[in-house]
Amino acid sequence: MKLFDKKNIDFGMILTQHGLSKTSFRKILIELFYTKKYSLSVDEIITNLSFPIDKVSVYRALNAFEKNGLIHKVPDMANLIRYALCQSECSFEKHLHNHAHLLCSNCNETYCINDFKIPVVNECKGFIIDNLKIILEGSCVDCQQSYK
Amino acid sequence: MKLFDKKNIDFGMILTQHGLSKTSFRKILIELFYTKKYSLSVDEIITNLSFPIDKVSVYRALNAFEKNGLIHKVPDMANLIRYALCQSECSFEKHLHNHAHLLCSNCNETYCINDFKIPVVNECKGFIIDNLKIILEGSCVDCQQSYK
DNA sequence: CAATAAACGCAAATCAATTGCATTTATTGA
DNA sequence: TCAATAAATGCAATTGATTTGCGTTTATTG
Ligand SMILES: [Mn+2]
Ligand SMILES: [Mn+2]
Ligand SMILES: [Zn+2]
Ligand SMILES: [Zn+2]
Repeated sequence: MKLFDKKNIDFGMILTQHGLSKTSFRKILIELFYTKKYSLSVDEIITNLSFPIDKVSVYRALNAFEKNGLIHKVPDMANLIRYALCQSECSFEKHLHNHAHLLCSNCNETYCINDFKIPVVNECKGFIIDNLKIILEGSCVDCQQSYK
Repeated sequence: MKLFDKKNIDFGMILTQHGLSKTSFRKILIELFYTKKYSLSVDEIITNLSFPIDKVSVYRALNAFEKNGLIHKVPDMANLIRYALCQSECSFEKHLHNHAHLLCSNCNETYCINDFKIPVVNECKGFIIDNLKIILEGSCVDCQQSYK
């Protein structure tokens, strides 16, 4: 569970720091990412909002957030896209993701893991490697419970 | 380059061994996977054929091949699906892929690598892991050449 | 506060992939 | 080998996620 005190976080400031304009929807969207523990799909975002929002606006906001280094994409089991908060200092210029992801093959929930030891590879068969995508598929704790 | 003598490979037999019926198109399709070095997209498959084929038939054949352990999916940079020959002894019952993939971020070519040391993980934060997907993104040799 | 730029909502378009159905081809067993 | 049965194919239509165009609304700037 991600513990934080909303009073201590200025979501408008976070948007500004990432070069994003502060609209009421965007402030609520970034707050939603801080409130929810893990990744979100477009449909989950809409479900979690207390007001109607056009799906297109969600897509455009997510694309802007991603371009400016606030969130990053994670694929689910069906190769559909989910989004998760960037954990390190990402920005428009530098978008680094040196962490792996847990993906529950049952509920599609995604968990960013920072303490997974990522193998260091720079070269393989002449191929120059500049990014590793590591997805660990399995069962999340909740889904293990419900199988008992 | 994958070297093999077509005379020595009975593609019909390969289909039979995987529980797939032998149609003229399927024999050519499996031969194409053996001929081409790496992964193929649906469009690349159609381009490489000397006769017209309905895209739907390609999709259906690929789905059948995948279900029966002859090929497996690999995502490209845009999360579109490419297909590559299974390297180990896959079948309908057991579909194991303990290898990583190189993915060229320029040309989307995919290379299966069997000698990449995959970290062993069984558990992480209560999550039960039963499959690792490792994609090494970078530049293939051909694309490095064309940038010079 | 006015001028400018960006975001939003709605409708339509795009694009990969799937589905239904009639027809053709493959498999099977007498 | 041949008819009966099952599976694959072609074509048209559909699905579903995502994107685009455009007029309107909201935010930013000075
Ligand atoms: Mn992450
Ligand atoms: Mn492979
Ligand atoms: Zn789960
Ligand atoms: Zn390349």
